[in-house]
Amino acid sequence: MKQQPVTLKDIATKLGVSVATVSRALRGYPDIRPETKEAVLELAAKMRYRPNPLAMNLRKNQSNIIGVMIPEVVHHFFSSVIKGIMDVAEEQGYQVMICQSDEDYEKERRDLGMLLNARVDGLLISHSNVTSDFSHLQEYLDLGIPVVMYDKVTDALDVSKVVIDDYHGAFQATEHLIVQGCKRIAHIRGPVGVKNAEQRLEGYMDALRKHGMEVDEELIKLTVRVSLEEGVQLTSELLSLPNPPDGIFAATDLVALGVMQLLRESGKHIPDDVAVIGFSNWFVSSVVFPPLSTVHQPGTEIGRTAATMLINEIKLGQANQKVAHETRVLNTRLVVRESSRRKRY
Amino acid sequence: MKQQPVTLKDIATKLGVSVATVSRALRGYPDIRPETKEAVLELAAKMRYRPNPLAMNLRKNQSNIIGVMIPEVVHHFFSSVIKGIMDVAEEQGYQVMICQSDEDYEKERRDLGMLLNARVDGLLISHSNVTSDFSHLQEYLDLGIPVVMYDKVTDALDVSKVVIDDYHGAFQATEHLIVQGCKRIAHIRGPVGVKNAEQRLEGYMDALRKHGMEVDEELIKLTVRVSLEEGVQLTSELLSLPNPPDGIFAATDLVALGVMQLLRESGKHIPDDVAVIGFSNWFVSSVVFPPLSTVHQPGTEIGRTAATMLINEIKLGQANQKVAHETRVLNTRLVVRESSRRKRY
DNA sequence: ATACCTTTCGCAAACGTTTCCGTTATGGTT
DNA sequence: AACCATAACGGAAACGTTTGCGAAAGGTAT
Repeated sequence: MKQQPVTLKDIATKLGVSVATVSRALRGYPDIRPETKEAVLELAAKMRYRPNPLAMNLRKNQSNIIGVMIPEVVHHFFSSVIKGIMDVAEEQGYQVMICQSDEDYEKERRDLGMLLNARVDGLLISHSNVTSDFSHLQEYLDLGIPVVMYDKVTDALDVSKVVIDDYHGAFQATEHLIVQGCKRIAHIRGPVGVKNAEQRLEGYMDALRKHGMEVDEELIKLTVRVSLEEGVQLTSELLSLPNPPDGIFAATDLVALGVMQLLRESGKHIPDDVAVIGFSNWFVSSVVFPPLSTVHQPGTEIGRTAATMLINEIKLGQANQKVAHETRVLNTRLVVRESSRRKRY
Repeated sequence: MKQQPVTLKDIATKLGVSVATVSRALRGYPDIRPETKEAVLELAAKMRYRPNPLAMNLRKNQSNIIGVMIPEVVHHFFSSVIKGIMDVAEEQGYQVMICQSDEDYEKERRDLGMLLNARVDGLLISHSNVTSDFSHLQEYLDLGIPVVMYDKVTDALDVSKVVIDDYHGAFQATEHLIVQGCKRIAHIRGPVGVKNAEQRLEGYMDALRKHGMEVDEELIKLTVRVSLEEGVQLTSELLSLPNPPDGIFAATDLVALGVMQLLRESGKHIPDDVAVIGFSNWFVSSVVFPPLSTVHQPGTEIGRTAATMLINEIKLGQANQKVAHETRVLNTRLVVRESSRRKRY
């Protein structure tokens, strides 16, 4: 019943030539008479010949697969990144193999091993929030497999990276709140040690300083799991301060949603009592009420450039050429919506 | 610089045995003296041997890859499905290769060809909203490659399917609105010809009939792209009716968001003036205000069962056993939130 | 002693390609 | 007539595995 896929040999015997000839004809190599080439191409099409990638790749010692390590798949930002990666991978004839760490270091380690087993030609990785040891990545570098880190990156490794300008995005967000007239601006920050979080904190603080406002430690709250619930909890702590804030910059849209939720329950008006701004520009930010101001993080763009850089390094490596690592910083964009718009013109 | 990966031969020569022996030792086959097996395993571990899947699969004539065709990756429901698929694939030692159609028939067709080239062992597909010709799938069946359809399915093909109980979910949603005291319930439906949409319409109508309410064609609005904008537009049409509805059942949460948006702009109170319920239970439904009632669609579960069924069929096929196709229907669950809760107890 | 069995291993083919190298046939040049 | 260049193709090895078959070695029963 199950018909076997047609191979080069099938075509060769049916045409009375050798497999070598068929291969060359199909690949467009010289040393083939135009008529035979014609005949081969025609028969191949008629027989619906599909080259077996397993055999091709085995022969060429490459898999044409790029591995992708991602913290979570069910996440607006990361799924955007995946889309970007998939788009350029398809353009360039690569397949992608995705693994998610679930923010679990051990799983990240295991999956990286799997990808290594699968003989990926290169790796794109955004490490988990709890990753601090990068020896599992060192294995790739030892084997000469190109690695590009995106979004969550580390200084500990000499590889190419693509990140967004967290510092500048946070700076803009904070400055925007200042311009809107906020006098006491709180920041709910991400985990200690995660570079994005540190950068956003820096941007927040520098914006305050630039405008002659002092940094009040009381107004800086720490989140570890970066969850909506923490947003709720920490906002209630902020509100019970003797001198509560009139503006809140949350490390992420999800946290900002928690902030807004508690503000609403507390009867505070957004943005007049407390202005709110998030970070990421998830889809949900645009449909929530009031619409949430945020900093746009170009997910698809990150995926696209990371994949492009990786494939470039792969090809350079295959050509035995020297690769120079670079770090690309993508721009963020301030998205002002109702949650922070106090001044109407 | 770039060290070559270690092969069976490397181990064999270093141990003074043949590759065959090494292979059998590693695979745990009999006919191997315990001591040699020990030695092989030890050396393999020390040399960090990793079997080359390309060679293995070429030999076995299988890829250990399952293809996944999905309309959109950046979509809460579908990314949940992907997560479910990835989980069981990993458990079972399969790799997944994902393609997205972007609701474009030609791209779906092209990508299915790509997956065929990649020699996938099986296919999971949720077809695009515009797919009506299934000849591209027939190719898979002719080659004996198992196919399992999920979510978006067709009666035209004799394959296994896993869907949710759209009819019952819609029935429950509508009945819920009735119980909450709605007298005129509108339905914003999905595209004609898409099975889920038809089923939800059926459930809606049957619920009305069961409670002695007549089906008013004026209250049934058609959406083609199933977008938020259409939700806005169609709701405004509904409100300008001489006898406007006091309850709206939207085909999807996204549409429901549009409904809520226009209701808010029109100064209507939700749920007292108009109760709203959606379908899908996206994350956003829980954080919007008022929280949106909806019908939970178990995305991860769909992915898990679809993948499990597919891998089962793959293994049966490899063992030359007969496979019986089945259609699994997963239960939905009514999620009642503020957008439809009128009666307080 | 022969015959036979069991254990343990090696040989070699096979999976479908690519590619180096060699071979034939043809035509052209001395 | 002898030689050589070229075009067009075939042979065969190689990529790293798996696996059927056979072989050597040792043991046991006759």
